[in-house]
Amino acid sequence: MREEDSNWFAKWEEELPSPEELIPLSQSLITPDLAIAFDLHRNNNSNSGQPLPQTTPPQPNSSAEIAGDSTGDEPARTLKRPRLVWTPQLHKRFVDAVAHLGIKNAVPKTIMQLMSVDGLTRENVASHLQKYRLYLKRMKSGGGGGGSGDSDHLFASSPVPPHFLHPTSRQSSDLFIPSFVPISTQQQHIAAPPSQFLHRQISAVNFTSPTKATDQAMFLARQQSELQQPVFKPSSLHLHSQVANYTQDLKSGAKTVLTLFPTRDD
DNA sequence: GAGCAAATAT
DNA sequence: CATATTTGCT
Repeated sequence: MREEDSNWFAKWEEELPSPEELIPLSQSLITPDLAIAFDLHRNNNSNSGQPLPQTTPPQPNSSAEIAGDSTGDEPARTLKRPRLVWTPQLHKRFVDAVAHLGIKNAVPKTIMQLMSVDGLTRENVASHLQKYRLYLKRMKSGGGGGGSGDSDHLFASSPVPPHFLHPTSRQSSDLFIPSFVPISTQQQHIAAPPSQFLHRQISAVNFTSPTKATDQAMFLARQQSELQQPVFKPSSLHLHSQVANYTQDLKSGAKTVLTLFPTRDD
């Protein structure tokens, strides 16, 4: 075992109570809210623009075992989820998670768990991770002067941790702190669905689950505090910021797009 | 389950 | 057309 390895692990141990406490926490894999939200949309449509306060439909059944069910066919799980839109914010969360874990543990499953974004599936992360790796590879080769320009808008929007490109130096267990974020690049409008007319936004996905003060909590806390960074925000900050926007395009029938990003109701 | 490349879908 | 998802394979 190399010294570096034991080093980062040692530091890691200090922050992390135990790996066993991290795993069970991941059970917060969506769906009930998602399914409900979707079902509501398809039948209900008349408003346009207003987020709609989603009168949380009372669950008929009390025992809703989302993750541990076996026989019952949970429609939510089988239902095709809308295409996930990787917003810069969401991507940043992804990058931070990868940076936090280190290349070693940066596998789809662990990344997904660390991100704690309800609605995010392992496939989502795996697919994105695949693309991200390709992006990193491209950067190493001909990033600066190469013919390849900034074709990867998404990836370029988020700063790349230094140790991603150099596995040689220390792999800090602690995440790099992107104190400054190029606002100019971040200002650009997110890849939002072109539906200008009929698109409803319902909040069905939220970030962290308030339970233990584990590494996840700490990690997430940092993520949230970063969001408060820009300038000053006189308004009270909402901890339970929800982050999913389901935009349904009625023009084409049932075209639903899921976009995850931190919402701030202002 | 993870990684990858290619096909497919939106 | 860009990008996310799915598929087949290792």
